[in-house]
Formats: sequence, structure tokens, C-alpha cells
Amino acid sequence: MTRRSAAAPASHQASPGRVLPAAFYARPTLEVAADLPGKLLVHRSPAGETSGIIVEVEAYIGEDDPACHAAPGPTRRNRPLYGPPGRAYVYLNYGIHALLNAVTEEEGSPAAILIRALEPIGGVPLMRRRRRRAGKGVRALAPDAPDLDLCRGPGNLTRAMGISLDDNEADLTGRRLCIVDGPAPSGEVIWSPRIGIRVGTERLWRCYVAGSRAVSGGR
DNA sequence: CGTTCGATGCACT
DNA sequence: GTGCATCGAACGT
Repeated sequence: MTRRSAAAPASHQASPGRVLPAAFYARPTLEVAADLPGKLLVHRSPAGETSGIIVEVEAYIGEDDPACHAAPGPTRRNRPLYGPPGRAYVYLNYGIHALLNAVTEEEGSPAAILIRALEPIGGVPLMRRRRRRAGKGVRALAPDAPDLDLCRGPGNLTRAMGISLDDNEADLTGRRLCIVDGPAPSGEVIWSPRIGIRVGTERLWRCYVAGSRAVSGGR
């Protein structure tokens, strides 16, 4: 076996612009979650391209995690969680919001990371147009809302980026939807209990960039 | 500040 | 029929 270099970059090391390979996701979920803040989520659609720096994620790990959709065992809905790492798991929640997850671990090990907030980078006008449209129980974003509110919260960011149930099981290393290396996180990355759930709140599996105004939850 | 509540679609029991 | 990994408006304090 030959090696290009003794310092060949591992899948989780930064190299700006590089699309994160499937190997990035084929690791323990908490390690992947810790590495996601600072990465760039990119979505391309006929309407245009949008992107943003990930600043908040949550891990959902295994059938023993009561808050994970895999808790009841395999079902039709959670099938992507049992699939290969590096794909999207998108589902509809409260009948209104499409929520985006990145599947981790390995095939047969149901685990994923919920992407909860981004700092908008590219396609901000397109994001604002999408969020200014009301519909399906979703109110239009106020015209004077700051850019940092556009992708603040898991339902808001999918709406701003045009991510829908059509993206369920999408390849996260593909052209339509991918995560690429970005700058180092702008602040300290810290862990807290997951929010918005009623069970499993004792696990500190929410990971976010301290001080970012784009992080969801209280201010 | 805080809490409450309605909108809405789908998977699951 | 029930229950959400949400959001934001409309209150009350």
C-alpha cells in the first residue's frame, strides 16, 4: 500500500470548498456533529443556489434514544435512518415543516444529525423571497427581518433553501444538496440539551456556535 | 420579559 | 384518532 503523504487529510479535516465525502458521515454521530459547525450547506434548484454556514445541530442516535425516530424500530417513515451514511433524511413535522437530517454511522445503525440553523451566505435574496411567501400555516417573514433570521430554526432553514420532502434520501455528496468545508467556526462550539423535544432531554446532544445570532432557541 | 395556542399533513397504533 | 425533532402572533405580567 502506498501513500501520497504521511499527512494525507482525513475525511474530517478542513480543505475549503471540498464536498464532504460519505466517509465523513460514516463515523460516531457525536464526532460528526462536533465537526459540522462551520461547514457550508449548499442547495441548488431551478430557482437558484442557496448556501449557509451550519451553526447549530442535534444528534439523534439509535433505537435506545427515545427522541430518535428510530425508537419504535424500523418503519416506513424512518427507513432512511437505517440506510447508508451521507444521505439526507427529510420528514414533515407538525404537518408544516420539512426538517433536514444527515444520516450517520453505518447501514443498519439508525442515527442522524438534525441541521437546526445556518448563517446565510449565498442566495440571500432568494431565501428572503421564499420566506416572504406565506402558505400552509406558515406566516410570511417580516420584510425588515435581519438576514440572520432567514435560516434560524430547522423549519425556517429548509423553507429558505427550498428543501422539501423531495430531498428525502438525497445523496449529501451530490450536486443538488451537499455539505462542503467552510471556515473555522466563528465562536466556541458548545453542547447543550436538545430542544423542542419532550423525551431524551437529559442528553447533551445539541451542538452550536456560541454567540451566533443565527442559533435558534431563546436569545 | 413570559406563556398559550392555532395552523397543518402524515405516519403510526 | 393521536402526536409530533415548529413557528410566530397574541396575549399576560
